[in-house]
Amino acid sequence: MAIRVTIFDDNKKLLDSLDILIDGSPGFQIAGTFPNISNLIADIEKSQPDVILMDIEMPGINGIEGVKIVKKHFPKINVMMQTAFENDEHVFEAICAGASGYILKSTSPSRILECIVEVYQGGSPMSPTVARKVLGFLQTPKKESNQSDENKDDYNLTNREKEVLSCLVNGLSYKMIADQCNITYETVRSHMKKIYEKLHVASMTEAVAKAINKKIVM
Amino acid sequence: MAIRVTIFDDNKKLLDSLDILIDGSPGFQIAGTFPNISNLIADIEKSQPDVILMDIEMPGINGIEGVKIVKKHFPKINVMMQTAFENDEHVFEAICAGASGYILKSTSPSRILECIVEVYQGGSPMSPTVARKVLGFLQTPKKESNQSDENKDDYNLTNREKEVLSCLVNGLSYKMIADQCNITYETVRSHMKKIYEKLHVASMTEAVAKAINKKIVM
DNA sequence: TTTAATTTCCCCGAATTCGGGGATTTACTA
DNA sequence: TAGTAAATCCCCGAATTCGGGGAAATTAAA
Repeated sequence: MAIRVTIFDDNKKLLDSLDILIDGSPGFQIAGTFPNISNLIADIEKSQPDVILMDIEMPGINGIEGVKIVKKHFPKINVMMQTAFENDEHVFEAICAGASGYILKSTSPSRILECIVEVYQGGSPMSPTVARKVLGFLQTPKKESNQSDENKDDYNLTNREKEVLSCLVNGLSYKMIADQCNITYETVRSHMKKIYEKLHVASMTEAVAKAINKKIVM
Repeated sequence: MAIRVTIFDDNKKLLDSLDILIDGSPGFQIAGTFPNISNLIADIEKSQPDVILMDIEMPGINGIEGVKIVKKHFPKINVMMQTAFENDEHVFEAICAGASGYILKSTSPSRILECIVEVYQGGSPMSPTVARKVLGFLQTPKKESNQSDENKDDYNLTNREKEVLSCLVNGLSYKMIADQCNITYETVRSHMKKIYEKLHVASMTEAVAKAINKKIVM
């Protein structure tokens, strides 16, 4: 008896390749594929899946809402989330919403099939990074005294680097930062390179997002 | 540079086979093996491990206490728990104590090596069954928050625009966003222009900062 | 005192973003 | 049915950022 899988994903390319992968593997069967969850309940009733693969980032109603609806109407069906990013809140929300697994889109085809089986059997496959975040949610309410340790983890940015990063978060360009800090454009670039290195990022947007989310600057 | 692994396990047979497995695999190195944790701190200082494998069921001081001590004195070292049974309380306690991974003793040798790497890289490998239990801990405290009302101020962004903005916050370039959303580079640009107009900004960094601070995207 | 880290400045070429146009299709609505 | 909003795609030129180099002065630490 094959495991019936229904997929919700707005990325047509990915949807197609998953379709081929799953439907072409013995023991698996595609019950349905849908580019959005506008008709979620009807789609599920029609396709009768054992396992649902759901993209998190979807236009219109997103995957998080999707899981909530699924678990409300079909509590028995296990839903595995697929995402392009390991966004903290997404992970947390998806799990609270009732997701049973959480894998990245970059997961290898063979691993995806494994994960489907695991979910079907009542397990919860997660990428190790996601798993670490999940553990983090459980571990955080424990500690309060080691705030100094966390705040100390400001990625070892120097004062000047933090200043530059702060300017960046406020929307300034390199040229404007140079003006603001009374240094040359090239010096700003030097600092930026160091900041990228220390934050493990490669663009202004990533740096800004990390600076805000990790509360490196305020 | 090999990953240095130190093992604490009272089962001598298992300890030996793990020793042979790990020390005999390229990229791994046994830093030390100990049948109990009576001299935990000294043992760790002596062996200087990157990763610790710790059995939960040990005579005397058990593995849970062991993790607590390790994380208190060596917060940087990641500890992976090994257990014969998937006992609910053990899982929960170990995680709260600060364990970074939780695998069964029945795990295959190749998978054990994988898990060690994952833990070393900051991930949290767990058996699917353990993972499901962990999710259970998070799913039970269902909280009804009224955050949705505040987030209504989404600057009249369309779904597509929010999607693009979300990608931006995750550090994607125009090209990557185009790929992700299955649209062309030029369409991304069109959306970006609209986003800038609606958010009253003029650069990626400003858009990202506003998106995060105003909670336009999750 | 020698090393290491910080802060400063410069160049080049490639890649990316920005501003300001224009255009088409679809879908909803007045 | 005409009009509007959304989503899609295209071009040009200017401005900006990125990666990978190098280098010098100051300061802190070993």
